[in-house]
Amino acid sequence: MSWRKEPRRPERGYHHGNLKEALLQAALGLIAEKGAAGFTFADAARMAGVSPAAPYRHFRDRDELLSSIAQRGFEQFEALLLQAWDDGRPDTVTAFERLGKAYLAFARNEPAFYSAMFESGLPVDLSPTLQAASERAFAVIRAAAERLAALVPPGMPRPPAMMMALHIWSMSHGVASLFARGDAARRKLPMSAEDLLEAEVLIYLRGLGFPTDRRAAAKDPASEKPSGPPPVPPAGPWGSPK
Amino acid sequence: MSWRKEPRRPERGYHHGNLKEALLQAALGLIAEKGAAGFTFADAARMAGVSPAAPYRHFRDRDELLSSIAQRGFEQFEALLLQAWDDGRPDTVTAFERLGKAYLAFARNEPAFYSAMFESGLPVDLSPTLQAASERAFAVIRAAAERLAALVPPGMPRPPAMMMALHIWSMSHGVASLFARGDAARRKLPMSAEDLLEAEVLIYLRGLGFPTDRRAAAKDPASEKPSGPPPVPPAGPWGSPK
DNA sequence: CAACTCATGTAAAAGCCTTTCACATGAGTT
DNA sequence: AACTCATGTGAAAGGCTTTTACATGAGTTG
Repeated sequence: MSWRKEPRRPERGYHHGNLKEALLQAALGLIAEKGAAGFTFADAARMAGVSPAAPYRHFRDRDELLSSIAQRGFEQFEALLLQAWDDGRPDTVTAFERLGKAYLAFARNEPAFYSAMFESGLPVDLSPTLQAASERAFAVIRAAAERLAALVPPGMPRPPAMMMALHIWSMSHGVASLFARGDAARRKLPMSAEDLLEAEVLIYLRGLGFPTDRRAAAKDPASEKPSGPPPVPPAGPWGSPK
Repeated sequence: MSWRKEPRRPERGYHHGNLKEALLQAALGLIAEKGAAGFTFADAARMAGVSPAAPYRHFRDRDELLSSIAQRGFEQFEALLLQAWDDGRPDTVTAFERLGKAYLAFARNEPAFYSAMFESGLPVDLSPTLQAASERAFAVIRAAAERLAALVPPGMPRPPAMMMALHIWSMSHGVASLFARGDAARRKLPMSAEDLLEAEVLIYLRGLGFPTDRRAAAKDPASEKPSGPPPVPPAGPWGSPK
């Protein structure tokens, strides 16, 4: 049975056709599987079915591939944060909390991107475009903090919006790094990372003077609804005051 | 001039005498210099003046050396935290804040240890003794949180002490990882990482119902001083309410 | 359509790292 | 003095990274 005339399958010839993309995908899979440190350039080439030297036609070196992935990661991250923030709907505080959750969700759902972005040891300023992408993602948090800062109840100390943004970033990053990663590096936790972060942000917001039970986001111009749900007694997410 | 009879200097012969320790020190230096990822077993051997195979008499492999360093790091970390906590003196809140600062100080002053402990990608449970060391360090924060929890003003929601401990840990770790590392991976900041964390912890504590201007840690049985310093107007560390 | 060109792949090789294995050394013990 | 065993050495296998010279063929051009 000689069916050597079967060029139906994309039997890649000398040229791959889309190697750059194939390498990025391969690397993404490898990083997810073995961590940013474990991933090798040669492996990615093998997985794409090319020689070990081929990738050098598309990336200066291994670091540049990693950097490309990190950059894509920041772009997706920014999109996710923007979506979570949803321009502060239904009210600023709620949306702000959603931002933290989104951070966690990203770390959990995209371990490879997260790893390349934050755990690969690449210098942030390796490439200007990488740094820019990173800053655009942070700008989303920054903008949200700006809106939140404007709502800090009168009479309360009002930290700069930038500082509030950094606070949320560090909380989210801390929880994500320590507890929300998919791999074996994460620690055991008596609760979900999401619950942990939610409580942390709620306490923080209360420290800024915000009422932390939902329907009470009264003065927030973003929550101009006809009528709110029935009030519930104030209680933190971890149970009632004992 | 034949002075070949000069065995004065510790002209190490066939046996090194203290290779294990020498390797640990060499590795520590290399990690501080080139990051946990950049450090190589062969380099450490070279630096200790032995063949590349020699280290295998003391460490199963590169990971075990890294793990040993991480373990020492956790031990020093625990000691530092204990000292910062100082059994809650002069008062629980002040001591609690000091704990966060100590976390930062460690990350900044011991980048090699910090790197091995948190950024090397080693699974926490690689060795039981490593995990135990890590848990002992965390136990310090945990114990402090326990004391703090007991002081949460009545009527305020009181999260479990464990959760408060995890909150402080994540804040400290987040700030340290993002902003307080010595190398090029850290981000620019419009303020010091210390100030950032201090403000973050203060707001958090206020969210728990603690008065956040120092001398007001009234009911704290740990602050039984003859008389406190003169009161100052309440203000956050970032300036006065505008 | 033939020739040309240039991006994209390959093969080969240098250099470094990790890890193993058989063997050497010498410190401590008997 | 003989023995033994922990500790080092040298050599080698197998990978990875990166460079260099060369091959291929897709797209362009006359």
